[in-house]
Amino acid sequence: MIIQSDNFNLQQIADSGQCFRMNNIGKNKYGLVAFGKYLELIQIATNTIQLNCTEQEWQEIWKDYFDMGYDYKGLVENLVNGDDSFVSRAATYGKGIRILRQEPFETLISFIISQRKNIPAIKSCIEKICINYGDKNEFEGTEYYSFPTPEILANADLDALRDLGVGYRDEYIVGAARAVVDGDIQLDELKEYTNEEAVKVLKGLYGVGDKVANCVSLFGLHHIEAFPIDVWIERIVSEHYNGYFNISKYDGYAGIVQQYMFYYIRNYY
DNA sequence: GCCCAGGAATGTA
DNA sequence: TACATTCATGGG
Repeated sequence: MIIQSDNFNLQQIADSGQCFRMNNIGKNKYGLVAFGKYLELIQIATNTIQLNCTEQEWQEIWKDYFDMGYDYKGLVENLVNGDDSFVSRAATYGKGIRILRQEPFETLISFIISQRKNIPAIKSCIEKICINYGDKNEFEGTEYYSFPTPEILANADLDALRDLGVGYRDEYIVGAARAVVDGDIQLDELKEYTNEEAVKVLKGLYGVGDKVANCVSLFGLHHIEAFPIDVWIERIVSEHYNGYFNISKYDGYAGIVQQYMFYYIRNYY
């Protein structure tokens, strides 16, 4: 399966901090687990991706996962030619980033874990959780583990979770999983909410604050207007925008702009 | 061994 | 509302 796109860079997506289970497994080669499936991708040219899936799997699963319906090319052109020089440089630098449509529950638990951890630590912690609580599968000789269901994590032992490195977030994880199992929060329905409403509901979970809620809304519910503010974005705002960044300038898609900025400040500066 | 990480809850004024 | 403190853990 071959895909052509001017805005599809595996390394940039894998290193953009939005996902934690997409790994470099060789030269220009990446592997990821989502929806209980394993996918390998190769960047065979700047605008060409090779995937080891069928046309049918691409149409039914991965095309949507990689948000192929959105015009990233047009957006990047507008940002690059816009009057904000920092955003222009950031969009030029990270033009291969796409906002993945990740599974809401995995995204919620992943970003709960992310607080006060660096990205390598987040990834290793999530992988341990998948190995311990997920289903073991195999694809063409490669073993992989799915992300556990809400039911499994809702019944997980707190001390056992701690042994996997989640630290004080153990109760946050089990509590969020239980809220999903009990129907106190319906993640798929939040996709139909506005971003503002979805963030408000997510923040009702113990251990979910403004930043994590916005990440879940952006990366798990695909509310691309969500704008997570972490230490890196704060740094950008204070050092390049005199302490105030006007999100309304990018009304409706500020989250994508945020990803270009985040990737740029962490990898170029 | 040290520093700090894609924060959030809690307490204080 | 605005800060200050505390919270486990591991990667670099």
